[in-house]
Amino acid sequence: MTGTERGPRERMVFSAAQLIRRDGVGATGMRDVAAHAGAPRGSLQHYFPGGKEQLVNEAVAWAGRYAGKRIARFMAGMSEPTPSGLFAAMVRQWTDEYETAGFLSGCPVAAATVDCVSSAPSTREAAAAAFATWRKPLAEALTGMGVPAERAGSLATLMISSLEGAIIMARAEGDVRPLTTVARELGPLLDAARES
Amino acid sequence: MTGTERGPRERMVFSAAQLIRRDGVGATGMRDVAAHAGAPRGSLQHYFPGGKEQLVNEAVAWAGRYAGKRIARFMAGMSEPTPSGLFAAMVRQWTDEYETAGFLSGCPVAAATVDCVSSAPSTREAAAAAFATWRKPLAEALTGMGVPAERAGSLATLMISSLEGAIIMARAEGDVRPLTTVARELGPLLDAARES
DNA sequence: ACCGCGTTATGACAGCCGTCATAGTAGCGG
DNA sequence: CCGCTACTATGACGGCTGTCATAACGCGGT
Repeated sequence: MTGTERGPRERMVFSAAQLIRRDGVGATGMRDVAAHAGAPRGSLQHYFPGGKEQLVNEAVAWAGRYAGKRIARFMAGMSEPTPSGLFAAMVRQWTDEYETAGFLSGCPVAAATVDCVSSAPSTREAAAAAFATWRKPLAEALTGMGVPAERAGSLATLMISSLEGAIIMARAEGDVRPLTTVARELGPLLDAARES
Repeated sequence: MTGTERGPRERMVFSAAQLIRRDGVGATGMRDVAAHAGAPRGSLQHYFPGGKEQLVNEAVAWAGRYAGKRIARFMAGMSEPTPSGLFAAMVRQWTDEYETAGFLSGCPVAAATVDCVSSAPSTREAAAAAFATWRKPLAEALTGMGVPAERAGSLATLMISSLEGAIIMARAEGDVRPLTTVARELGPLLDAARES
């Protein structure tokens, strides 16, 4: 979650994602986003003429790109990459945050999905696209580690689903145990999918 | 989701759960709940002096009890119960709803978690309790099918996490595929956990 | 008849929301 | 200096929110 100093527009998108993943879409106000980004309120309607919906959609898209890029970073950080190791790294990112910063925030894509799917079609599409840009590099990483192509997509879906659900349970319980449990139980299954 | 005709209080809790799982907590108003339940608006402050927070918490608790009871029903509906069959039944409940009624609604416990964890401590506790009353009978069902006790709890967490995550992905994509994928990929792992 | 109590009815309140309208500033090419 | 464009500033608007105050209703008990 590097907050590199870009233009005010990008900062607002980033701040929106931060606030959405903590408070949900409904409880995140436009004024809050501008304040959190240190940006003038008047810039909101200038950069996002589509209103809150556009801002939320861009925040969701940003989160999807971020998650996708992390996959490559996790792969690069492992000397001998394995599917279970990759999933453990994905999970560890969340346990690290929760142990250092508390269980304040979840996944912005999940938050937007829960809050907007049945009211804002464009946000639903943005969420679907975000999951796609997350799953694609994940599935490619799996195939690169020897997982058959027709299986990689399914396992990527399983990994993301389990992670998202474990994030929710961990926040509810105020404990990282669901996250570590999911990583431990799923590890062998993922590694066994490789054809060696 | 049987709407048995009980008293107005129970109807309001039920309606709250329905609206929350569709629109999220923030977008669900008290007036909406009363209208949806066909209950007088004045009854809200009478039955729920704790305000919206109490209503949300009771809706979450109701959902937890409902999910827990469903486990026994799924078990009773299978001639030869297996862990994979139980999970498939849990998933099928959602695919059936989505294919007949559309992807309008998700899990109310997940919605409350996403929307309230970082703002309402009591709702966080209610969500944790709901997950507990869901996981407990699930773990017991697993042990009853031959899964070692120390493993059953972990697998129950894995099953709920995967299901919750798959629900979110399915709603985002407008497709039941994440749900069916998770059931298919997780089935063998669950059955293999039995000591026969 | 009257009381008491659980329930309902209704209107008002302050507060926040997203959005819009309008005006203002800065910078730059001409 | 002008004019243009990009961006900022500010206040107002209607609408909705959760909550409260107040009063009325229905009805069994005595």
